[in-house]
Amino acid sequence: MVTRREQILAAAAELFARHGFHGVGIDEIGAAVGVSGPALYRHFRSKDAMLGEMLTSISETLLDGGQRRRDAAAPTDVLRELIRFQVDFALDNPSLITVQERNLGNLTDPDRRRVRALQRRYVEVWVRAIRDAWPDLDEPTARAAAHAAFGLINSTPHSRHLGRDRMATMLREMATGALAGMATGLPDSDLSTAS
Amino acid sequence: MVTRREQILAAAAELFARHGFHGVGIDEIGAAVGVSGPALYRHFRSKDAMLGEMLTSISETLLDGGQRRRDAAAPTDVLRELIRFQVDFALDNPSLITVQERNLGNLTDPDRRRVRALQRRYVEVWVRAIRDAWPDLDEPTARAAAHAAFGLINSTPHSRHLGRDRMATMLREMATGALAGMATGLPDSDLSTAS
DNA sequence: CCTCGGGGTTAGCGGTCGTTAAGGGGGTCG
DNA sequence: CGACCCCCTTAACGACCGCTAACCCCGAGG
Repeated sequence: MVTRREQILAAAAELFARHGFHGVGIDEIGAAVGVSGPALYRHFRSKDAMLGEMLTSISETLLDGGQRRRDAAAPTDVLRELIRFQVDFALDNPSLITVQERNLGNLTDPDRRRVRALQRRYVEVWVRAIRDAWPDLDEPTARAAAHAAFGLINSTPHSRHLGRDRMATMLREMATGALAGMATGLPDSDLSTAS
Repeated sequence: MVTRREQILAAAAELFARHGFHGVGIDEIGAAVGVSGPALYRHFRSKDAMLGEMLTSISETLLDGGQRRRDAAAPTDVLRELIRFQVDFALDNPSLITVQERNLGNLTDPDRRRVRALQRRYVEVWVRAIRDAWPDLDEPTARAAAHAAFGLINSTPHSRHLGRDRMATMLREMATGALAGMATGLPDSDLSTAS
């Protein structure tokens, strides 16, 4: 069963993704779920609270999924599984990904702190996995690499076109290649060693 | 010499990047350059026109730089040069990159058409270079790969920390690795062939 | 010296937005 | 049958925002 709250959050996510938080009015969100305007205040304390709950739940989902997969995978498979997880999430929830990337700055201060903390912990899961795969990599580089990998994988809302499976495969290959390229310090490498 | 217009655009870009187009008021932009509020209308027709000119000039800069480098490089070096160009631009203009990624949807319809057209041509430069490097790659895949590479490289505003040169090197390695990983179809590869 | 135009000021208008107020309709349970 | 509660409605308020109006300062050119 899908509660009214979830229905509203899904509609709001799509609108926020397309027009930005301040570019969407309460009335438009209401209209998107078939009610109009102030009815939303029966379900949320404020518009800020909608964004807060949206971003918090995304961050919790990512952190939880990341930890779960890390714990379930063989040590050599952790990074592979994290990549697969992030790719699947991004492809299945493009508007959530977009909102999380663009609208962190529109959160209330306490909400932003909460979300930031969750994000940091999720990034830490990645950093650990990266450094386990390449032990002589320093931590700041690993963190920057994790952010770059997110940028790659989360670029998916700006593409479409390719079809979910081909896209997933391609993103996994590119993320894998990106991390390998960084870790092995591609001299300036094989852009012409074609197949 | 830096004109008033450019000064205003730079300040506006930083504010738009941080708070989103609708999250920034005319008065704040004015305050950021030391004048207050409606003074900006001596230099721009409207707030929309600021964003329009900002995004148009970014797109023109990228397209022009991309074409220039393509024409100047040896065929086998084109992709390498494009990567280097995009990395440098992203690292040197983080707020412009952020605005271009987040605020395309806030443009006027004619402005958006203009910007979209320029962006499409820039992407085409990349697509051509990618397919020259791996001739048996189909065009949609190459285009999706280009977008993913942009996502990777443009993630730089969300990182910082690492220092411009290390960051540039790392992003080039990752972008190179990502494209190579896609083109050669990494089976599910060497995440453990450490250095 | 006077003019004049570029670039600035403050005041205010019209519209929009988030939010609250006030009220109503329809299931469910005692 | 009646009380209640959940969910919705429309009306309205206060704040804010983009933009215009009206006015001013000042440096350069005849």
